[in-house]
Amino acid sequence: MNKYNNISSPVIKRLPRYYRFLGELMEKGITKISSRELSDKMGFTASQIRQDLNCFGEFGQQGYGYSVESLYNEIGHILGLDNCYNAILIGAGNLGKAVAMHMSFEKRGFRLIGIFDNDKEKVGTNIKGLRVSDLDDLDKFCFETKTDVAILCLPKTAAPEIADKLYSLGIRYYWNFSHYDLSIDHDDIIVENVHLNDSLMILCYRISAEKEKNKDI
Amino acid sequence: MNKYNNISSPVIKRLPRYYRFLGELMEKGITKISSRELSDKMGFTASQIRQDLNCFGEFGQQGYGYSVESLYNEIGHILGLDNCYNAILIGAGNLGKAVAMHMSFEKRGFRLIGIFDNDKEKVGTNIKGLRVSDLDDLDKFCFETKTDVAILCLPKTAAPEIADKLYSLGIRYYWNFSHYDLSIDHDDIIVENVHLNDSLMILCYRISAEKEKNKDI
DNA sequence: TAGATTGTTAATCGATTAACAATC
DNA sequence: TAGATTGTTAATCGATTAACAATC
Repeated sequence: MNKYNNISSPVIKRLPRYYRFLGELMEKGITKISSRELSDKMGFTASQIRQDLNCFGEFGQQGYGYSVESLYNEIGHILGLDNCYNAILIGAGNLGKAVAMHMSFEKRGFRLIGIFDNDKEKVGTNIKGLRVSDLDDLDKFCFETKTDVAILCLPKTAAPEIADKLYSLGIRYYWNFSHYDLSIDHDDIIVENVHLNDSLMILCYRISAEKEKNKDI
Repeated sequence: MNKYNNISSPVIKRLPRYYRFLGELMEKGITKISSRELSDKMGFTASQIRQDLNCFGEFGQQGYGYSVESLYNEIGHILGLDNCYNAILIGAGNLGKAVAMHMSFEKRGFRLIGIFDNDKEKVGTNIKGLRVSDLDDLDKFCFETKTDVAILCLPKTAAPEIADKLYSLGIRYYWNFSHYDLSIDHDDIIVENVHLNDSLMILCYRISAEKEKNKDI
């Protein structure tokens, strides 16, 4: 896997998209595809697709194209989806609940093994077969069970304190839905942010910019 | 606002981050900041910050820096947050509910004016003061009320049909949480995607890649 | 005025696209 | 074999960084 080193961020961000499209092609029963055909469907250039894939190896066959199924599996393997990282969810509010219910963690290399909240009313309830635990029991849980990833679905105000606690418990990987910037405090962690507010603001910008453009015409 | 034309995508994506950080500085009572100080806090280079801001105008004062509050307001205005675009939510499942409850639409240039679901059990329930309507009443609603944006929180399978309907009703702006690629069918729409699955896979990749790297040492 | 910091131009870096030889 | 399409190198394009004159 040495070859996966130093892959640029734009390439990495395109990988899930390839994976998604190849999955759809498989569902449609398509077994073979050329970079040109993929290009038409996905909106990347054929050149870029070939460049991207060649970061990881030679998956195609000259004069033929790519086997959809084997490329799908290769990309899944590159993404590490055949792993099973233990994840805990912090915050069982609307968002946390939605994330727990909505995501197929197993298909994405994870397993949800615990849900925590500090709201005593939520403690004891069940979400997707998991009992919501009291946040006070987090230390005990992490000592007993190896936890790789923390999913943060909590308010910004609560984030710094809990982030510190999680770090002290040895957790280094985060899926962060809170608006707190985790990487401020520690630089040896890996954080994937889902900033819904940012996304909504970008939509607002695009709408506003387009409306202004039309005004000019 | 002509000057806001043709701003590159990387710049646009950084704008919400500036906005967020400036908001925090304001809360801390900081009134003045230099590009250098912002650079230290945000992890962008000072040069990039100055370049970014100069896409939109001259907000600083040479020898002094930037006024936090006026820069915050300027960026809010650039983003169009002082607008009030009418938005409807399609899909009142866990995710839709979380989005409705969790987001401060008003602060982000939007107003949530309707929630729709095809599940008769959900119809009539209340989310954030809004009654969940039957999806069959969508046409009527859109004829009566100007709707700018549709927020899609529905399963991939239902997406194509509903996307078609929304398009035929004249809706051109979408905040898309579904795994369906809206821009396939129409190229005159603006879509901001939130692909939670993609985000989770990217996290999986980063964890896997780092674990491999450590193995080598 | 002197020091600081912007706005802006020029240089560098990296990512995307084009081209083509290798080869199935 | 001839046609097609990859893998890969070279050219282009765009974004980031560095430098510095303008100026508060």
